[in-house]
This record gives sequence, structure tokens and C-alpha cells, in this order.
Amino acid sequence: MRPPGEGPPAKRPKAMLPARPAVQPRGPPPAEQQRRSLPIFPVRGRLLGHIRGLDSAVVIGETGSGKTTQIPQYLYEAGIGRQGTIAVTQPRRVAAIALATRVSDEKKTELGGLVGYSVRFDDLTSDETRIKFLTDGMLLREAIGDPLLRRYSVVILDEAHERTIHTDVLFGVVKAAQKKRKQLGKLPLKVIVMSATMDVDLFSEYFNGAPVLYLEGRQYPIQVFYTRQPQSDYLQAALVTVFQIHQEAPSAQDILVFLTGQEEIEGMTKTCRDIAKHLPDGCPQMMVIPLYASLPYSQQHRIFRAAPKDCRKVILSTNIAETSITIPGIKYVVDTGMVKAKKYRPETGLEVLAVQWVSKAQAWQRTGRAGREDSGICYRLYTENDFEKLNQMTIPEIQRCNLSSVMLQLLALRIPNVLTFDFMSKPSPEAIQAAIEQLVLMGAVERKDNQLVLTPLGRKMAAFPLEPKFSKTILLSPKFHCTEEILTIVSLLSVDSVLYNPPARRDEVQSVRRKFISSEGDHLTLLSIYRAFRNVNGNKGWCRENFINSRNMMLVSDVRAQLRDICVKLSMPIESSRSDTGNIRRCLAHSLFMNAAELQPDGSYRTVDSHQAVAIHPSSVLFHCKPACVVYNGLLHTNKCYMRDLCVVDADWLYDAAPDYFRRKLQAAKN
DNA sequence: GAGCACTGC
Repeated sequence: MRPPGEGPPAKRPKAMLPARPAVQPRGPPPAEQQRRSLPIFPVRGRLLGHIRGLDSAVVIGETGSGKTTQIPQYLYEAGIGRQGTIAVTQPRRVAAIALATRVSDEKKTELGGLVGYSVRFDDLTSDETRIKFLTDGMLLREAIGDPLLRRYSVVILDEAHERTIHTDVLFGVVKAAQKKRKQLGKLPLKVIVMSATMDVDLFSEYFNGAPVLYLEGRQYPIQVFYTRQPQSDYLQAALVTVFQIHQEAPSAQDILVFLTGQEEIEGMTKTCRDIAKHLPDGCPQMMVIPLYASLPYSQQHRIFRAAPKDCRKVILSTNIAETSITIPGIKYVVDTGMVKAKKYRPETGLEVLAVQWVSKAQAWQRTGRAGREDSGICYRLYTENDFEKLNQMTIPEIQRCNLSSVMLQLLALRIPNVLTFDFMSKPSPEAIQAAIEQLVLMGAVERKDNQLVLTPLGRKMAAFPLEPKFSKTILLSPKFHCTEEILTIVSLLSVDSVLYNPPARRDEVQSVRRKFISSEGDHLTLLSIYRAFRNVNGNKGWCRENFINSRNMMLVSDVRAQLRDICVKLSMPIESSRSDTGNIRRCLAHSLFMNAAELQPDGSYRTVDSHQAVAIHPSSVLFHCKPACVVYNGLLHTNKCYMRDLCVVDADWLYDAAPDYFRRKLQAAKN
């Protein structure tokens, strides 16, 4: 069943007819039998018949239809696209790896043979590989080396409804490659966009009116309830709802509650546990489990453990449980309707992280988490009227981000005019312009004969899988003889924080971390942590004692090795500044000069660039300090406008870094 | 004086 309100898209064509049951003299082997039991199997023939003759197709499939595992195999088995490889993109690494493993099993081949995968740091493909699962970001990276995607005969863009920034850029890249290959008379490129039941018209229109094929799925019915009145306090409402369910429903039925963030979830966890201690006799026990991305793996895994008898699992989660983590056995979903999400204001260059309403699509996604194994129930803690007022879809990431990376990539892809690039959902002209300005300021892009071209520096920057400002920092580092240190710092900054901060043990964390702190700022503090980590060879016990996230630390080593390889390929000299931190700070001043702030007489800070009032983020080691001049990695607007990851610099260095820029700033200030 | 949704190259 479809939840009420989602409804089938208006232009839904005739449902596909089931094919005749296949007659087999002997029963097929179990794996084959399993494949044949999928909802997609009966329509295999018709599906292939359609796709064979098309350049592009949109496939809409509900959860459990089997589209992602079966369609690539059907195409391969039918000899469609045999002249090349079939690429299937996924937004997430784990999904790409899991799907490749599954399909490889079904084909009874060794993973990395006929079926393989390619994700960052992990490539399991060979010359034999004909079905390749990869992250969308990985295919984009490949496209920079080969914009026509020549090795692929079919590109399947899966989970397109999630509209990640990479998928959105890929839409344009594959469309352009398809057109160009046709013009040049090369092997045609077939494009298949796969999505849940959303955005259909948009996808179809974008790919020149590509036909839309629908697949039924296997989802259990879910009852949806709304509140009668709007709730002024969604946390209170969630609490009441959870305990109401708890007192009425059998204890084997678990509850998943969607909340907005770590702090809220930790607070709610504590409240629930306190209340659960004083429940009336005869009421089942309650196991309350928080879930959010920065939680260590070991704690995230607790959600998969079955609760003891007469005990109910209640999982309090961020939107990580919407897509990234599937929790088995959820009967009830409690949806607060709220999410913490990033917005981007191009006029100020500010990213704003704010609690806001979910979209309808997101609300349905949350609801669907209750019907994975059996029928379910979803409580929406808002009125039906409020639901109707929600946006149809979540705004695609590409319209909520700083676009400097995207623009650099498009230029590296030799897109003729990046300002008019054929985006499915166009970012605002201001956002595109702001990104270009940033790239010009960094020296990555030049205007030549009214055209934007990549400078040699810009082309080198595009070789790094990093934000442009970080690539720039690395490329500047040989001048300051500190490439080894900058590689470490940039690697640390480009993964999730290596610092583990359990709120309950705050004092302990602070005292243990003191020994790493550099008065010169966060970059150098992180560097000293990494050096200490290397000195103990990544010892896990050491990480635990020092509240260091060892998983992220290992990742830093991987990133660093990858970046170092790229430096070697670019023939960069790689030197160490050893104990001289001055050069490291000079290098940071030269690459982050547009992100500088100065101490004001009243003790506050203002940016050098636009005189915006800013504050030092509480996570910074400089939070209690008042350095005269700093550069920072970025601004984050929550209650205040905060600078994150700071480095103490000399004001003179900034002027040396970009004299023209600061002269213009001074001029503008006078006028 | 006080805070950081989620991915990915």
C-alpha cells in the first residue's frame, strides 16, 4: 500500500502486466529462485523491451522492488551494453559495497570479477568487471579524467530522489556525454535514472522526455495519525507519545523517534530513562538508545541488538535513520516533523544550520521506516493541515551549498560555459557568481576574452578530492617548506572530527586534552594530536584514554596517503618544517586570507572582509583567548556567527598574501 | 561567554 496522500504521480502510465510464469522442468537453484520471487521479475521481459530501444529511461521503484540488484543483471544477461561496463551509482559507500557483494553472489562470481565496486580508498574491479557499483562522487571524479565516460555503455543513477550534490552534477555530465558521443558517432551511452516515487516529471523532462517505467514494491501498510492541535513543544509531545505507546502496545514492538540533534537526543534519552524507572507495575521495561552519526560505531551497533523479553527498544535518532541506517523490527515511528539542516546564503557566504520543518517526501521516508517487516503505525506530531503546508520535496543540496567545489569540477570537466551549465535544478545566479569570485580570488580561475578558464593552479587544485581552499593550502605549502605538516592538517580537517566529546565526561575530556593544546590555534593543536597518535602507532587504548575517535584517525591516515600521492604525481617537493610552526601559520594565512578576523577594542571580533561580527566557536582551543588576528576555516551561523578552526596569524602576513585584495577592501571602506 | 543534521571525492 502507498501511504495516503503520497498518491501515485499524476501521469502514471498503465501498470505493467505480469509476464507468464516461467515454466521450468526442474526447480531453479535457491539463489535463482530468490531472484525470481522479487516483484520485478514478472516484468523483466517488458522492462528490457522498453529499455533496449531507449537512450534514457526513468525507473520508479518502491522499496523492495529489487530494481537496484536486478536491472543491472537483466541488462547484462540480455546483452544490453555488453560493449562496455554498466555503472550503477549510489550516494553512500556502504550501499555500493553491499550491493556489489549481493549481485556478485547472485551471479556466483567472485567479487571484483564480473561484478565489482569502486569507492574512495577501496576499488575492487578488474578487466572482467562489467557491472560496477560506485559512489556518485567516484563517478564524478572519473569523469574529470574522461568527460565522455568512454568505458561505460550504461550509467544507472540510483537513489536519484536523494538529490545529492554529486548526483545533480552527474545528471548534467551524463547528459552532455550522451549527446557528445552521439555526435561523434561513438558507442551510445544509455542513461537510467532510478528513484523512489518522487520528482518523476522533473527527471523525465530533463532527459528529453524519457519514458517513466513503474515498478511495484513490497511495503507493508502503515497507518498514519496526526495530532488534532498544533504542538507548541515537539519534545514534550514526543515524550508523551512514546510513553502512551509504551503503556498500550506489546513490548516486542519497537519505537523509532525522529529528533534533530545530538544534544536534544542525549537530553531526551536521559528523560526517558528517568521516567522509565518509575513506571507502574505490569508495564514493560524500556531500553532507550540514542543514535546519531558522531556516536562511535560500537554504540551505534546497540540498535541492532534485540531487547530482552518484556523490554521495548526505543530509538531516538537524527535523520541518519531515514536513509543511512535501517533498523530492523520497528513497528512505531514518531515523527516530530523537525530536522536540523544546512542552508546557504550566497550574499553573505554564510552557512546556516537551523532546525526546520521536513518536506513531505522526508516525512514519507520516515513513515516508511515503520513498515519494513510488517504493518506499522506512524504518529506525526503535527496536524494534517500543517503536513499539507510542507514543501513537496527537500530542496536539493546543490541549492543549499557553497558551489566553489562544483564550479571547479565543471571547469576541470571542460564544460564550455559553466555559468549556463544545464542543471536539473538551477542554483541561484548569486550562488554561482559567489563561487566563481572565490575561485578567482584563489587564483584558480581567470577571465579571458569574456570567458572563464581554469588557470594551471586551478587545474592542479581540481586534482585533489578536497574543498578548493584546502587544495590551495596544499599547493601553497612548498613555498613555506611545510608540505608534510599541511598534508596532515588538511587531512584532519577534511574528515569528521577526530575529537570524541561525550557530554557527560566533559571535565575529564578537557583535562586530558590540555597536553595537546597549542596557543597558536586549532590547526596546530590537531597537528600535535596526530603526531602523538603516530608516536603510539595508532594504539586503540591510547585513543580511548585521550578521547580520540580512532576510526576517524585511521581515516585521516588514508586521506593523507591519498593526498600525498597526488602531490607526488604533481611533482611537488614534500618537505617538513619540523618544529617551526611559523611557516605553517604563514602558509595558512596565505591560503585563508579571505577568512580573517581582527579583535576589536571592545573585545569582540569582526571579519576583515566584510566587518561582520563573529565569535570564536566554543569548540576552538582559542575560545578563552583573545588573539589580535586570526584566520578560520569557515563560519557557522547558529545562535551567533561562529568562526571554526582558528589559527593565530600576523596581520602583516595577510596583506603580503593578497595586497590587491586588501587595497581594494581599504578603498571600499573609505568610500 | 557556551555548541556541531547527513553524506562524499
